Amino acid sequence: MTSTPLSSLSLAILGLLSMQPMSGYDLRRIFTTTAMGRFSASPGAIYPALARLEFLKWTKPAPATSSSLRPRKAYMLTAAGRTALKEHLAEPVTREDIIWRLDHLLLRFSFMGLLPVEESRRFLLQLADGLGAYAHELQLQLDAFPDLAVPQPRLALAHGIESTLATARWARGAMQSLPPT
Amino acid sequence: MTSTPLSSLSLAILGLLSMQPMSGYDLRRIFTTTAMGRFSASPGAIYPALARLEFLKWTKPAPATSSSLRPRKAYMLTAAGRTALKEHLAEPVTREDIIWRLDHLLLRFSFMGLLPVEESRRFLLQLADGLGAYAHELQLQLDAFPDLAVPQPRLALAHGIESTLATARWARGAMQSLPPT
DNA sequence: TCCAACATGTAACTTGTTACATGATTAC
DNA sequence: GTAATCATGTAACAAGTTACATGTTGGA
Repeated sequence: MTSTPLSSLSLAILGLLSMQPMSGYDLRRIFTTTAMGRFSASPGAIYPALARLEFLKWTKPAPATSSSLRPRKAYMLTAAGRTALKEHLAEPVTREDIIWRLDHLLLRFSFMGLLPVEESRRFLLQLADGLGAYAHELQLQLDAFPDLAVPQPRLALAHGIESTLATARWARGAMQSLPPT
Repeated sequence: MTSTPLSSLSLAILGLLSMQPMSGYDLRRIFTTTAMGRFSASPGAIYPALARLEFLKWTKPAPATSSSLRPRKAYMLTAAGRTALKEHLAEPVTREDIIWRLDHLLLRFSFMGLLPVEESRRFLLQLADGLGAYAHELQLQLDAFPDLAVPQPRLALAHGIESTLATARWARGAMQSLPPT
């Protein structure tokens, strides 16, 4: 069984719900006021995503805490949801992830407290290696780059390399700061 | 008149066509084999995008160079297309761009050889300043970050800061390497 | 001749966007 | 009471994805 690919928004929602039950409005507030705000906050995205997760039986309504006429609809993870989240977090880091979905990888990492710390270490190692290999490829491309009349394309490519290396450095530093096993 | 927001794919196509006429297949080849590959290569994206650009009268079919039964459909920019591209490139760098569409900004920069070099300098200055301000905001968030039982969220936030600063450094370095006015 | 690679395109679907609608709650 | 804000949700649209369809061309 191949797992349904998880959008960044769904992953962010699952991860936040794994910490405590929340309503759609709570989630929106987090997305608009914190650094998690990289991940969309429009109601037209959040409420359908919550509905999809409930349909998958990965979330369920949390018991109402207030008894107003229209109680806030908070959701919590089901056991299946928690399992699906952990399985997604534990997936190997692919080259495609590194090139196309680095943001998603970082989001995954931010929730990896749910897994044993060795998983985080393994993840960071795969990430650092993959980033290093990718930076090397980009460097080869830069070396072979035709010398155009304008400097901007080379500079843009150089940014790709520097940014990739910066993330690789971060990954190695983060490994050091994880608690030892 | 507010300009139609330009998707990264449309921008990449316009920029490449500004250098030489190309067919959809040529574009796909560039996207799949070079570092520009960050910008989608599926035929289901490229051909509709080419059709949209032609509908806008920003591109037109280039004169056929071979006279086979089914000549490759190459496109070239129209004067209006070139103007639209230059106007898009010259737009100010917004905070939203920096947070949400950094890739798109770098793509814009890579085509800025079309404009006087002062525009590139202005762009890089705005970018470096905006990135610095954003990194500062993230640092404040990190300082105020609740001390959780797990280190991953703080580390992920730290990545955001380091990556932002790395790009700011690149922008300042790139400014130095532009030819003087 | 026939098969692989070239080249363009379409259909169904996914998931996001903005703008709007609607009702509940709270502050004044 | 009423206006602002809280909170959930929908509709129309945008632009990507994968998978498929179709015809062309060149080489063994």
